Amino acid sequence: MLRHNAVMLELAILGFLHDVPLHGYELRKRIAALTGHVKPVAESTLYPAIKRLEKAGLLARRTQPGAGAAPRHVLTLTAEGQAELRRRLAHPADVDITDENRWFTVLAFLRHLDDPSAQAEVLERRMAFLRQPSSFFYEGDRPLRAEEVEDPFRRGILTIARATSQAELSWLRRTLDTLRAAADD
Amino acid sequence: MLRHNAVMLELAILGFLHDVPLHGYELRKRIAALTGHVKPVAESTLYPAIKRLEKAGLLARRTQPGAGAAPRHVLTLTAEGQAELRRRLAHPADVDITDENRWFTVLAFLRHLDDPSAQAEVLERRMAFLRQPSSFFYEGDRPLRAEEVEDPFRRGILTIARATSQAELSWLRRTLDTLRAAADD
DNA sequence: ATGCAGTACATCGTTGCCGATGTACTGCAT
DNA sequence: ATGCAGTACATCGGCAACGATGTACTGCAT
Repeated sequence: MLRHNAVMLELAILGFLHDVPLHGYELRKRIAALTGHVKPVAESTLYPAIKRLEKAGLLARRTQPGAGAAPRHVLTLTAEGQAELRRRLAHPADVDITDENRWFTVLAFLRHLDDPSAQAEVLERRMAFLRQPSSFFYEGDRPLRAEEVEDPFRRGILTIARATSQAELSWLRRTLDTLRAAADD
Repeated sequence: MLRHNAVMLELAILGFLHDVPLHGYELRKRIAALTGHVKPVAESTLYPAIKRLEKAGLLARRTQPGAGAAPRHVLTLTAEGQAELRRRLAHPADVDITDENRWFTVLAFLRHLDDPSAQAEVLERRMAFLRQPSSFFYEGDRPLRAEEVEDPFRRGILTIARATSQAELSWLRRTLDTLRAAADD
């Protein structure tokens, strides 16, 4: 029964550690670079998250002298941690597909899922979501188009959302073509 | 010391009730239409939020017989509630500017801030955020451009983010022009 | 006749979020 | 000499998130 924000933070931790062992402070800087301009992560959220993952056996910790400070706890992904990362990347929750912030986090580490067809499957879920004609504003059950909304701010939402959607769909189509070509080898 | 998600949910409640009194269940459907396709709101989150706002004197409740169900609690914005809505719209927290989900919620109700120059001020904060050259990936301190990233998925993030940014900036410029013209009358 | 879906609200318990605060060390600026 | 910024981690407490569950009524399908 994991909370949703937690899932994404943990995914980022597992994803960064897949490449290279890092200590918490460095991890924090990388997460800040990745998503911090949109939504900063508090230290008091990160360190407990690390502990959770360690307790679950996904991370191992070894202590090193700090560079002019408290000793560092260098974190490494365990074999279970790598397996869990792949599981989470291959089967993200629906919110991770629909919420752009979470989706970007998934994308940032999707390369760790080394099977191209598994990667394609995830992209296809996003594509299916973007294709369904959901709006922000309705008249009864009918979704309103930007042109039908008088409020300029609400109109802006629809205009921006449509532009994003189109840009992303065209990227998805291009990338899926490449992935399918790679899977055919 | 209000939590961030709470802020946005409460803003949506205040915003919807500004137009017309609604009961909780109807409120829930409207919030689901507005943001539910991205991130659904649980009932057990909405009802306590309503209680918080009522306790703070921002909402008044009167009971009506339900349509084939439990009695409805029709909610109305108090004068304080209207003032609070305007305050929150005029001075959103930084996260409400930077996080697209929260930003869209602000936009959805920004018309309730009837002063065009106050509206323009909020849009300008978003513009300033979009203009600063922040990336998701860095080489040292230097933000990487899409072309410099080999990972196709990370490249996608940058491609999509750039397209969104450009679409939104052009909308912001157009809308700010209109608002400034309105403020000059 | 039974049950399922919709309407309408409520509470409980677990868990995560995060600001505040603390500890401890280095190095640079004033 | 004092302090501030950076490095590096930890804990505490209040509060919000939300799944699970309950209550209670209507109406339609099987």
